[in-house]
Amino acid sequence: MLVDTGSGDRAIERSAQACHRGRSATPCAECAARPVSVCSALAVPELRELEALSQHLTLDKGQALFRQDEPGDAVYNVIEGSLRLTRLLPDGRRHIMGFALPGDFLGLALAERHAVSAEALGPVLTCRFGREDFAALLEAKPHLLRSLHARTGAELMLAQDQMLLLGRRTAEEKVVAFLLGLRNRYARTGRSSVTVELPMGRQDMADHLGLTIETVSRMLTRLDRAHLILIVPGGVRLLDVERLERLAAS
Amino acid sequence: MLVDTGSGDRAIERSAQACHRGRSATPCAECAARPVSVCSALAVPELRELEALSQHLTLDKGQALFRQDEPGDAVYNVIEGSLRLTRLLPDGRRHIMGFALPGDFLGLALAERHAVSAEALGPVLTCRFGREDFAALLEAKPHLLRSLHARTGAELMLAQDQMLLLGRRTAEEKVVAFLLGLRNRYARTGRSSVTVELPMGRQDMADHLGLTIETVSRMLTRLDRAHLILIVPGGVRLLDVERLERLAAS
DNA sequence: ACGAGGCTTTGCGGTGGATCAAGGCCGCTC
DNA sequence: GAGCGGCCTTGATCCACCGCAAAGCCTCGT
Repeated sequence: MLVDTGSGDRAIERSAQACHRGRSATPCAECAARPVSVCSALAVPELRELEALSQHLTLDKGQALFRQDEPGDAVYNVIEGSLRLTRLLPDGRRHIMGFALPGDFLGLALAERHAVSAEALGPVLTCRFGREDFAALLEAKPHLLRSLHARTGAELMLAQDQMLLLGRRTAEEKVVAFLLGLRNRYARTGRSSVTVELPMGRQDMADHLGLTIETVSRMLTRLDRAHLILIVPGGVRLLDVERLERLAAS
Repeated sequence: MLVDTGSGDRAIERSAQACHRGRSATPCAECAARPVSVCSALAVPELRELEALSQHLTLDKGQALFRQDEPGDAVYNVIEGSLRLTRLLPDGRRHIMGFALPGDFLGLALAERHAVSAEALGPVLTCRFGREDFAALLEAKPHLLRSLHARTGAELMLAQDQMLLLGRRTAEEKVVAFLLGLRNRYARTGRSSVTVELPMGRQDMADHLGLTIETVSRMLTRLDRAHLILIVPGGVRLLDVERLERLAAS
C-alpha cells in the first residue's frame, strides 16, 4: 500500500521469465481483491477497459517485483500474497517501510523512480499496469484519480502513525502495535481471526519497527509467557486483545 | 506540507477573534508563496476564482491553526512563517510529524478529521479555503487535483525518509540530516544561505527526531566544537556541508 | 538596570535495547 | 535418518541515549 521502487539485497533476483504473464481466465469483475482495491472505484462496464490494460504477474517467495531506484515504469495491484517494501541505506542498514497485502496498490506516488524495493514474502499474484497506460486512464477517469488520492492520503496518515511509533514508543509497544495493526488490516480485507498470520520473518519485523531481531524475539516470548499472545507456527494467536490494546497505548 | 488536524497541549488557545480575516489588498497573482505552492498549478485567469474562495488568516506565535481530531472543515496554504505539526499520544508523549514552511499545503489528505495539530512557531500568514469550496474547485479543475496528488505523493516519500531516519539512524545522524533537510527546503523556496534558520526550539527538534532535548543540545554542541556548524542566535551556520553530508549517510 | 521566567547547556548516573555468542528447532536434501 | 542450513530463542555484556538536576543565558517587562 505504500509507495514503491526498488533495489534489493540478498540473492533475490528478478527473473522476468519466471513470472507468468498475460491475463488468466478470471476477469476483473470476479477478482477477489477488487472490493478492497482501487478498482472498486470503477463501475462494472469500465472494468473492461481496465482489463485490457492489465497483465497478471506472479512471483515466488523472495523474488522482487521491483527495486529501489529503478525507473517506475509500472504500477501494481496486489491480488494474493504479501510483499515487504524495503529501503536500504548506503551502508547496508535496512528499513522496511511496510508490508503490502491483497488489495494494496503499489505505486501510489506515481514517482519517477521507485523509492523502495518490493519483495515477495511468499507466492504472490499481482495485476500490472504500464505507467503510461495507467496515467492515461487516470486522465480519463477523474473518479479513479480521486480514489487514488484518497488512498494516498490514508497511506500518509498510516505513515504518520508509524513515525510516532518509531520515534516515541518502547520496544514492547512497537511489537504489540504491530500485531494489532496487522490484525486490523486482515479484518478489513475480509478474513478476521483471533490468529494473526505473520508471513514475514522476525528480522523483517525488526527492520520494520526499528529494533533488532533479538529484541523482537524477546518481546514476543515475554508476551507469550504473560499469556497475552500464543506463539503458533506461522503467526500468533491474540489471547487478550483488550490488555494488548492498553499496552499499545494507542 | 504534511497532513493536518489538531489538538494542542500547553496554553495555546485558538482565539478566532485574534485572527485577522478577509483578503488583504494583495491578489493571488502577486502572492510570494505562489511559485512554490499548489496554486502554481492554476493559470493566471483561474486565480480569480481561487481568490474568491480564499481568506487570509494570521496567527501569532503559539496559536493553533487547527487541532488534532477536530473536523477538517478547511485547508490552508502557508504564505509566511512556519508551523509545527504535532501529534499527541494519550499518555502525553508528543511527536512532531514535520514543520510547515511557506508554500506548504495543510490538509493534503483531505481527511475528515485533522490527524495533527498545527501550531505557529512565530507570526504566520495563511490562505484559508473552506473544505466544500475547495473540494468543488478540485472537481472542476482536474489539473489542480493532479498537482495535489503529486504533492501528496512527494509528502509520502518524505514520510518514508523520516521513518528510515527514526528507525535506523543514530542521534548524530538524525540531527545532521535534519539540518541538511531544512537547508534544502529553504533553498527550494527561494532564499538559500549558509545560515539555516531554526524557528523551532530544541524541544521541538527533539520531538521531531525521536530524541530528548538534552541529546539534541549535546549533538549540536558536539558539531559546533568539531567546527562542522556554528551555533548562532536563531539558527546554525553550516561550516562544512560536505563533511556533514558524509555524517548524515544519506 | 533589574529581576523573573523560559529555554538551553552541561554533568552524572541509570537503563533499555544493541551487540556478541551460543544453542535449539525445524524442514530440507541426499 | 543423518547431516545441513536457515531461522529463532536465550543468555551475558555493553553502550548510546535517557532522565534528573543544576547552572547559565536571553528576552521581556517594569
